[in-house]
Amino acid sequence: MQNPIPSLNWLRVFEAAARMENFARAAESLDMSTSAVSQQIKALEQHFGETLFERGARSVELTDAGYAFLPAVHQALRTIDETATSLFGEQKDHTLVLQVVQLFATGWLAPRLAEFTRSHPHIQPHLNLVYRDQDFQRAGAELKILFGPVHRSWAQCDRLFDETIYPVTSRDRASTVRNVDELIKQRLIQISSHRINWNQILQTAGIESVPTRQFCFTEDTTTALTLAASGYGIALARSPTSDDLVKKLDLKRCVIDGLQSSEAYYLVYQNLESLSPAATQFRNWLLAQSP
Amino acid sequence: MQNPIPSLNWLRVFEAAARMENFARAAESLDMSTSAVSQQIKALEQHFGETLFERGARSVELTDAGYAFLPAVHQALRTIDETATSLFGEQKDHTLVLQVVQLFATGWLAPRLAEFTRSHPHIQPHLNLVYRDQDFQRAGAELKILFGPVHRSWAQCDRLFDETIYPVTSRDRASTVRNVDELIKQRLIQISSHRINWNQILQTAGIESVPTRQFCFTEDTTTALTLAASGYGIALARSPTSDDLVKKLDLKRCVIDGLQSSEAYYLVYQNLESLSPAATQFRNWLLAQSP
DNA sequence: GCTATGGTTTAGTAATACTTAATCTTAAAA
DNA sequence: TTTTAAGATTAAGTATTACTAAACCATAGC
Repeated sequence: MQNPIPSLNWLRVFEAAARMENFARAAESLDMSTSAVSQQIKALEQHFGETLFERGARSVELTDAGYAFLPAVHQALRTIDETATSLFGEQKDHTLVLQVVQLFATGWLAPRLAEFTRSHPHIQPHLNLVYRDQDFQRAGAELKILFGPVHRSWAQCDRLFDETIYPVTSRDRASTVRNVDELIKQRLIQISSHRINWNQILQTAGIESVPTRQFCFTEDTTTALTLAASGYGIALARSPTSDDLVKKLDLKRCVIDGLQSSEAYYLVYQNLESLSPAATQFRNWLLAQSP
Repeated sequence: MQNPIPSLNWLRVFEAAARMENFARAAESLDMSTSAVSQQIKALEQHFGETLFERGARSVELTDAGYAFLPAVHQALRTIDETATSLFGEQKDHTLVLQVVQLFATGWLAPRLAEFTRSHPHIQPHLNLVYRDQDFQRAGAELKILFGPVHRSWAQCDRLFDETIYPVTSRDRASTVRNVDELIKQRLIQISSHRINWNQILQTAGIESVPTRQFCFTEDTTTALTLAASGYGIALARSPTSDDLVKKLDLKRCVIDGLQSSEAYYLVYQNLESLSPAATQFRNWLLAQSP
């Protein structure tokens, strides 16, 4: 099935018809004739080679296949409609699009966003997650929360949080790893895309290089910490963004002093004057949160 | 914006064009002309009254609005395509549609489904959640996991788990509630849709009636337990399905003996012989899990 | 046995999507 | 600098698809 569905418009009709289990009412709600609904459903069925409705004399009923298909279609259309409405509809001025690096969004922003929404109920935030810094080169959003150092392409920015990096591992292993010599015998979990990494950490402790086979590479902090929690090795935690995760996974800090990273999270924007009211309110709130 | 998007087919084009930021390549991938892509995008933009692409001489670039819109569209189309493919595509025989009551799905099945998939990697399960028993009247799925007692409309079924119900509350409150007299002074959190409820529980302890104002009504077990955890009152936990939640919320059992509910979870199907291979394998696995 | 309701079919029409060809703009090559 | 090629747009004509109206069919309820 190269292209799973030739015409997405069929789905609008299917969704309404399936939800109501009644072609006539579905037709009415879509402002078209019953006949059209019948034809579109038939087209969909023919394309799938599967009956979606069991036809009675003057009633239709979903088949198992139809019933199984409905939730996904319903959810997808809802997503599209709601996003379109909030981005392009009447209340688009109350929509605030944020582009946020994944760890900051899940580790810091998400738990506090409810608080922001409580005090600004009319602003509807859209969180667009980004997983790698490169994704930020192009267009994006009025406000972005990025991970520093400051880049020349950033027009204006506010420093939000400094980030402290420190090694963590499972509770039992942490008690045995008491100094750097012990540490470098362990498997070190490295995150490929990070600028600050084991090499920098170890340098501050006077270690110049570690054999590559010591390292294990992963893509993101969540995976790295989960690996560490399962006793696989030592990972680097990032405070404050991974604090909750560290606590939840019951990870313990290794004795070696954490290093004050030269990096930080920044709020980046084009220029302060041209920010929308919603964006300004969010910025004020955010700055009030940072220490 | 009554109907947010007149033609969903525009979105196919938008998604490809936005993802590649190149109309020509998008056109190629969709097997149509560049001109068509250009026109469809224009139609979408006109409808929204918003520019989605910034036009260069021989290049296009997403605007902030376009960039904000892309993830939702991308995700929605993915959902639709993947669902359609797995339900109606070549490998539909390896798809297993399950219809499961919400609490069982999240409290018992989800944590164990990985194990099933590990031993049956070719079977792709679809979990359709259901929130109220009434939703089960009609069509649904080859296999359903329902909450008993056995209903006459069930053709065939296997008893999976008995359910034990017992009162729980926050740790500090549990220590003070040591007998039934104390218990009925507390606020009792009731779940509207459940057949087995406080009235039955209290009857076994010899209490005939409790003033209605004692009760607080909610819709589902998760909400009820969360309320209890916050010190709001006493809720009814259901073992084994809410075990994880009880532990996570640090809820404690009240001293009154739990009652062995007359209800249980059942696996329901039309008839054993006509089950698909995937369904049979799932049934075998499931029965092996139940005590 | 009517009657009204709901779905289907068919045929014709309206809407729209798509293609081709001409045009424009500019980055890169000559 | 001119040439070339790539990529986007526009306009006009054509093909496709979607929709409606009207006739038709089956049955639940009176």
